[in-house]
Amino acid sequence: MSMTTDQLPARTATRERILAAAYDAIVEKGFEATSIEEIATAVKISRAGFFYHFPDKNALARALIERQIIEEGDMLAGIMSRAAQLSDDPLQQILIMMRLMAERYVELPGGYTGCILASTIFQDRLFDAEVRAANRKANLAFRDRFVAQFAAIATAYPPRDPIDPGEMADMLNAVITGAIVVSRGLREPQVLVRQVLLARQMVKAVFQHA
Amino acid sequence: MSMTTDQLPARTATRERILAAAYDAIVEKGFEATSIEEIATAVKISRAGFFYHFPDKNALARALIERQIIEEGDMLAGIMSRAAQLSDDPLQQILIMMRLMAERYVELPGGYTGCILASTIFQDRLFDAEVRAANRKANLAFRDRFVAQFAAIATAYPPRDPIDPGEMADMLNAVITGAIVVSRGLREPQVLVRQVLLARQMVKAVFQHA
DNA sequence: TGTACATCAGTGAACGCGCGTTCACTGATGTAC
DNA sequence: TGTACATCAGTGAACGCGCGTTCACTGATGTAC
Repeated sequence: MSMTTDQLPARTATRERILAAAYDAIVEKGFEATSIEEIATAVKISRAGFFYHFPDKNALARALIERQIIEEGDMLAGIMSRAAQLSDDPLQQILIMMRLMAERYVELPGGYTGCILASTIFQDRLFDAEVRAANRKANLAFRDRFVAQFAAIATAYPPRDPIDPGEMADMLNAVITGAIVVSRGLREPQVLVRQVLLARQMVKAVFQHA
Repeated sequence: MSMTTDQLPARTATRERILAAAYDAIVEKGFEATSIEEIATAVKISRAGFFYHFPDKNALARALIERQIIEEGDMLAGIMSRAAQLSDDPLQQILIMMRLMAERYVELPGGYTGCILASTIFQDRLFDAEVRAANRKANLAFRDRFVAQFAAIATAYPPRDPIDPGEMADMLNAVITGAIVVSRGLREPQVLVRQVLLARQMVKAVFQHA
């Protein structure tokens, strides 16, 4: 029993359409600069109709971030389990994962997923403590998974200079985020994909020296 | 003859104080979320007084970005010439520069310079074509300088796998930008410094294999 | 050295517009009996 | 099967507040003669 949009109850379907429209607009222009009027128009309801689905504008931001956290977690888990299928070696797994990520970004031309959203929203607003905490927690979960991975790699392939697995994990996070921003600034979408592949090459060089 | 603030003509001095106050507020909260009222209060003038110095709010953003571009260019040129003094070897020069950058970020605790500003402003607004162009040009100038550097390094130290100097240059840009965002998201300021040093280590590993 | 005028660096009050939010109301669908 | 009522998914108009911007005016400083 597949759940396509038009089979959902009207309430849920409209809510999803609001989230999708808001996402697109906010990624492009920022949270403050995106008006409810604009979102409502995109979804073909009235401004007041929006407030049937969300108590206020902050609730929209909250819903978007929470949704984002889940989607990215799922995506990552998918890539991780796929890599685990394809190889038992922890270094090979990371290299596979990074290639899979790069491929994902090729498929999204103009390509940025959602971390741009989080940064956009966080910059605009001094947010609810709970949302910040949720985001932080998601980031730390990301880090933990990769810390274990890099620790395993470092054991199997001791690097020439000692390397902190936590820093390596943050590097993955940072390189993707930074590449997204640079991509937009330079208006060169391909930068993101290439940076992921370059980071991959560097991981390889660090652990596969000799 | 040093130029401290109180020796400047009143007009220039106030303008500088406006820029400084605006910078701080915008870095923290974003451009839209920072009101003129707030900036004026920080500078102890009235809201109308602000408009004596800037024709409108966009002009403020323009001035901030232009100033930022110049400051970063100067900083970079300083670090580059210092590195050139300390070594003739292009790889050593990069390694020195990256260490100098890391040290700079240690000195700014909470540490982010200005690229956060550019990204903040660009996200909020679909800006004047001229400002965008100026920013893009500055970024490309940055890239060009480092492309030459990495090309020289690749000749002297051929990497195991071929490497595009342009991508290496973008990596420097991306790693710094990304580390800033991640630092803020995780609320761990030290991430920035560590990422610069980690990137340095990776550059080393890529070119000094074997 | 004193007077007249101009410019500088603002002030205080008002304007107007957009935007988030509210509220009374409504047609369509679901449910009870 | 028809009627009565409730809930759902909204609408349209209005409110109010903040914020960018304008405008007439002002005291202090600079300049001409």
